[in-house]
Amino acid sequence: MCPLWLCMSDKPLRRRRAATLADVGREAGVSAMAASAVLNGASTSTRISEETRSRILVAAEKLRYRPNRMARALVDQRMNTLGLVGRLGSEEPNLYFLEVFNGIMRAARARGQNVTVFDVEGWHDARQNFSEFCDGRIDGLILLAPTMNGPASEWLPEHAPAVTIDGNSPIPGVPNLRSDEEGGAFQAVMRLLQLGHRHIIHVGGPVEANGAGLRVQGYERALREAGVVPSSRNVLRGPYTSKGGAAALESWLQANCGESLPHAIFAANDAIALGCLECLSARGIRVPDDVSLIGFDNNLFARALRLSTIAQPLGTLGQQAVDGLLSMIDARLARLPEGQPHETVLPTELIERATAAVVRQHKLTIA
Amino acid sequence: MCPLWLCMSDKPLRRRRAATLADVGREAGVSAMAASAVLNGASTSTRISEETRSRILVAAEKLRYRPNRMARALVDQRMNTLGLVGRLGSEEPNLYFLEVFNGIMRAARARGQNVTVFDVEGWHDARQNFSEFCDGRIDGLILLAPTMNGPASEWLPEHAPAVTIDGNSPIPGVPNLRSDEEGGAFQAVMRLLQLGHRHIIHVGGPVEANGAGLRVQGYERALREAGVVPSSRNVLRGPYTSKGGAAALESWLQANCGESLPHAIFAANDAIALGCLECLSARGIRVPDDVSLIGFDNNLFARALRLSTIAQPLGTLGQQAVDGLLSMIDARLARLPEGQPHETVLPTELIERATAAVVRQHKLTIA
DNA sequence: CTGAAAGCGCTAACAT
DNA sequence: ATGTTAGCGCTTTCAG
Repeated sequence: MCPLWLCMSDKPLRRRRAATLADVGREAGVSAMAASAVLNGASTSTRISEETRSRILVAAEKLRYRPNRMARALVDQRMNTLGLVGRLGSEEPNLYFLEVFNGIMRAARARGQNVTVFDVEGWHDARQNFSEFCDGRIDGLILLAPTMNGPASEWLPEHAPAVTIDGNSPIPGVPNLRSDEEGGAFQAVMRLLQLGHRHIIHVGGPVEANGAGLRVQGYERALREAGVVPSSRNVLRGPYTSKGGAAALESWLQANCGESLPHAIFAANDAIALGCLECLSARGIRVPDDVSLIGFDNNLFARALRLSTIAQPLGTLGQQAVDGLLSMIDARLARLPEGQPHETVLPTELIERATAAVVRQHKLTIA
Repeated sequence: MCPLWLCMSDKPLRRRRAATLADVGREAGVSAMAASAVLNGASTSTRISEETRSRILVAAEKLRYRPNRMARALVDQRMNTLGLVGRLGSEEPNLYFLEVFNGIMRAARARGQNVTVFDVEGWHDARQNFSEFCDGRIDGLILLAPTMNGPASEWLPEHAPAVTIDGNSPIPGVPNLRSDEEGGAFQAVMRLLQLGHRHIIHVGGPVEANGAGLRVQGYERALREAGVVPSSRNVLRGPYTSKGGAAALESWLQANCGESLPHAIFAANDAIALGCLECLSARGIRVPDDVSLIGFDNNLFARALRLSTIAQPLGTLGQQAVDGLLSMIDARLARLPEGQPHETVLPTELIERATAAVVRQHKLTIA
């Protein structure tokens, strides 16, 4: 019986260094450059004779040679790795992250890139981390739903190309990708209006969130186009969570006790919609028989609960971010011209499921 | 109006190379080593005078010097980056991945490590990718729910430390972390038995999945301990998805039409449980009034739908994987001794919510 | 066709 | 207290 540390020092347990080009060259009786030319297709015009080539191949196989990417990166200043910065941890698991991430991974793999993830606690504190992120290990950065302000030059290293997805406020020179939130909200409310609803309230997202503001605007535009005057009393704002949605709706209902129940609710995202669903069902109000409900995001819940909602092309957002970032990197471009805010807006889609129906005919007041 | 490519070649748009130690040294009028000693705390015993030190600091600030991690990694053979290999994309968004990932990211950040994610299509095809993953860019690998067979030496580079989470079959020398699936299943079924249920069916996972087999075993052990003889006719196996669960249950119900409805269902995971829920509600069978249901995983859905379930400590699994892997890396250890399968089993927890209740008193047959 | 030399940015050891 | 030299593993000139 040997103590653990002794076992650990046994031969097969210790880490052996990986074979290098020099090792392969030595084994094959040629120089390291010849091996490099054969094994890593170095752009040397020099051709290697068939005979040496196969000797090198055999030696490499025998030594299980694998190129060292670090060394190569040092030479050609390219890691073929993209950095993704986002807030992973939150109260509720971040489904939004998961879907965008999926699109990013798919596109990255298709283009031979790896992705390393930087999880930040909060965006403001993250400012000082950026130069650390851009220390050569990645070729460019995708910022996922950042809420940074101030010019990029203050916190983004000058040599680091970057794109944002759902950036909260425009960052000069950094292209942004987002979906058409105003248009999506418009679609949703338009549909409710078509179904005969007039008294539509909006359980919105946080006031700090730019996108939440756009959804409010879309809501109001649809109302106005249908000849309904929007009232700020019908717009509630709160966090993008189910708890937040439930709380916001509940306190609004309490404040408006005795008045007539709204015909429909447009929720700023699916989490909020879920909260509304819980709040309503706790009060015995049926969806969509008594009130209709449309959410935003088309996340996992929306699909499972058959929630009518607006789909954002989250995967596509991620994929286009990768493509855009790579074209900047390939053009060795750290910033886009600052002329106009360079923004790409992707269309949303109305997904009709089971929570939006024709307006109720019966009278209902808030209990 | 200049064409785009011309704009692109403008001064502020081109990527400037980041300043190096040599640049800083030149600016400060000292050697690069002095700069290294001051800025990156190189372990040189040499002390720098206060005066040069501040000159260097000033120069670094002016040039916005940032150490290049690639170069340093080349020297000390350490990237401080962990690789995570898993199947991200599947039919349904991978909540399991998300939670483990969260634990991994948290632990990694606490220990100053980065994480790069390698998304594989399928584990079998991934075999040839491993040597590419271990090309120096990461110090060790976490394999998430791999279904590899054969000794690690065949596909894992000899110098690469690795751990698995929920490995399907033991890999000699590679430590595995998992939760107590047999015990969790036992807990769930035991609770159903305590509630008076006798006729309990199990909608299980795929036969290829080792963990699904363990859940069946726990189910059967609980039954036997309560004096109920398990019948293979009460165990259905299918994919770990809601569709799969719904389909499996539905066809079982059709096959057993006219017989008495089971008292309770133990589902092998929450997705399956969700499928069961859908199947039952489509048939007008109420949960838990008519049949009780317990799932497994405690995922987002379970929490939202108030599903009684078994919680796996997914975040902890990820965190412990990071810790274990780092201790192997720090010990410069690529494999653990092959004596006994090195496995860490974490306890599960029964989460009681709204889908498991006392057994029904009324008679019910399958329609 | 192949080898030698230089250098990517950094650090360790050894000079001054 | 500071500079010099060498080398991590690889690639690209440039000579043979």
